[in-house]
Amino acid sequence: MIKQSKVTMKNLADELEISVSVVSRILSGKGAAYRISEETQKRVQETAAKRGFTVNQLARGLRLQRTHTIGLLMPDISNSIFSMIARSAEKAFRRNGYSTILCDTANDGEVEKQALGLLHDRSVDGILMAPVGGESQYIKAIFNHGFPIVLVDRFLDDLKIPYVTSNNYQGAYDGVLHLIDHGHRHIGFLQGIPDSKPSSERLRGYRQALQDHQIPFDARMVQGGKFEDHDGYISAQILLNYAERPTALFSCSSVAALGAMKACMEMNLRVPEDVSLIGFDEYPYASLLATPLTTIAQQTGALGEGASQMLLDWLDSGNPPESASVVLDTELHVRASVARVSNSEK
Amino acid sequence: MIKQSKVTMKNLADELEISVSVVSRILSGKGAAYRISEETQKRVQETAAKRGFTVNQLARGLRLQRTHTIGLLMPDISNSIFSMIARSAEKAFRRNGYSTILCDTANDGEVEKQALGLLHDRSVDGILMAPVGGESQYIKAIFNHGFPIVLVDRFLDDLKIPYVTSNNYQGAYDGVLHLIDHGHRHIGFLQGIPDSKPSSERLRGYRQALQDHQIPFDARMVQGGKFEDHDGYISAQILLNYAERPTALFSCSSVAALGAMKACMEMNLRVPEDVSLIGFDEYPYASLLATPLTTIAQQTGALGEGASQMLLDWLDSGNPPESASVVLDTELHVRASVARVSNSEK
DNA sequence: TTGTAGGCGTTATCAC
DNA sequence: GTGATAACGCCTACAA
Repeated sequence: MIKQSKVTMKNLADELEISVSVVSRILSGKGAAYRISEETQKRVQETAAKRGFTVNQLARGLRLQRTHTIGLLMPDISNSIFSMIARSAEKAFRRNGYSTILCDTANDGEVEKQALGLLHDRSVDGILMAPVGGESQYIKAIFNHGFPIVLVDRFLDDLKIPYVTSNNYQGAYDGVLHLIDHGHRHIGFLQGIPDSKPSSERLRGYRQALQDHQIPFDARMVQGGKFEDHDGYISAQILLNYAERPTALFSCSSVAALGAMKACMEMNLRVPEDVSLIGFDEYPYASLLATPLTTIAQQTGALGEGASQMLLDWLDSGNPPESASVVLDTELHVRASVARVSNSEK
Repeated sequence: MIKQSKVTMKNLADELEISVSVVSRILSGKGAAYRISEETQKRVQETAAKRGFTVNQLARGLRLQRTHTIGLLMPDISNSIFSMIARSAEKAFRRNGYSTILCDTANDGEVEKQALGLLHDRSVDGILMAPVGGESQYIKAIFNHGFPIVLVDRFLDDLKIPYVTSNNYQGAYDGVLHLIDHGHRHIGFLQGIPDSKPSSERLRGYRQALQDHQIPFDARMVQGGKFEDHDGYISAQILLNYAERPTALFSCSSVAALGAMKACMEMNLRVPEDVSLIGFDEYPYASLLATPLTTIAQQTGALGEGASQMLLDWLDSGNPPESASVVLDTELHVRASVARVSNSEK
């Protein structure tokens, strides 16, 4: 068999001795609309199939100014919460005919900025992202241009950019309350990226819970700055070396809580007898740990699905979502890492 | 400021009253080669910057027949081994000017097939993938067309498709040997997807280790069929309910091992006193488990980096890699989930 | 040193 | 019912 040249519409048209327009119309499902004869339709479809024709999405995108491509920006896809989000988003996109361009920003604002530019150059139709943190002029500019963008997990303050996230404030409040109910008054706080909403909102919940129980806030009790296990490990060491050692640690991520657990182990502190521990994010194997970890579970699946659906609706309808935000409840999963504070401690 | 129309090369050319070709040449760094006057170069670059021009990669790709896009197919990105691979591959690609189109095939051959077609339609320059399993005519066809494709973790038998993987046979052999050395002779095997190389090679290592120690192979001892935790959970229940209960379980993935651990817990079997357990893949928090899990660690980072580099080299040079395969060593991490078999058991 | 024109593969518009 | 033709934005042989 002779090596076929690439099969294009022009190609098929020549072979069938008809014009490209007809081929295009038939192959993009508009045969009926143009009342093209049954016969030609059949002929075209058959040879297209035989030759293994598929449309060139590049050319199509260029012509239509619509690529059916979505940019997905995640701060760290090795973190299970983001890999879950990525998984469900990519699936939803694909099912709706969109391809996903992935960028892992590694929690780096500079990378995020570049990635945003890159996605623009590739003419994506929309963007789903968990921003690195704080303020981003770029993101706002994109949104202000009317470009479809929705945020997931993390979001930004002052604009109406649609987002789906968890009720971080309430979740943290509940968790800290759980600790307070167990008699803890010295509670360390392992924060995530400080100017990210999840971290700042959780801190707000922490402070409110303290205040509601007449426990003074001590800035020294707030440590760390990433949602990573090693960060939790280091921060826990700092906190647990204080002369007045905290009796409990509240962590903004489950992986940081695991890091803290490791620190405790190395410092010969028992969890929960010596230190109680609680972590945001569910952790699938929490119950298999030496001390099963009490967690504040997010609805991970709903985060990814909700956000991607919001974006798809936007792309579909051409209009941004009515209600710009969805906030999902969290759930406290009580396991064994929180104990009543012993009497020997104040 | 008046709303600008989209800024294109033509656009800039009109504004500067020069031709598009000059603009194109300058903006694609060929100013010097064409000996374009310093002045025009400067003028063009400045207004391009001022207007925020960036090239339309769609048009560029269409013209150049090269998109600087790579397809990344992963069977399950929520599995940490694949999210690690995805992370390092995406990073390597981006650093080299390539964007990554992600497809999570969910271990489904049908999805894989569709995804492959989709990537073709999008004119990706190359593909990095961990195939779902067994035989795939599509993958072979792609490779036989000379299209740049490299496999990672999982690979295929009979063709010279380049791949990077771990020494699954040796790793499994080492692990089973470790069990045998501790007196185990009834060893259950929790397999992954049976016709995937990692699973079949690990099974081969298991069988060889048994044979080398005069332990008869019993097909009933092989259970399961996915690399997932629930699959390990179910399979462990089956194995541990045998009249002649295995004294040890070898799992083809660490998550399946965790599932098995959960099954043990629910059946009131202690690990390792009643059942020894070993899992392929490192698990970052293995040491924090109630019973720290003994594992066979893969060089996860090297897998992703090696494979993506191999593909990048191919794209760069235009030629497939000299040596079609890289096989990385594994390492046995002895923790506490394997015990000497007690005398009461045969 | 700069400009012109054709084409990458598709689709929409208008004409027949 | 079908066919030319232009255009999407870019690059490059060929001309000047």
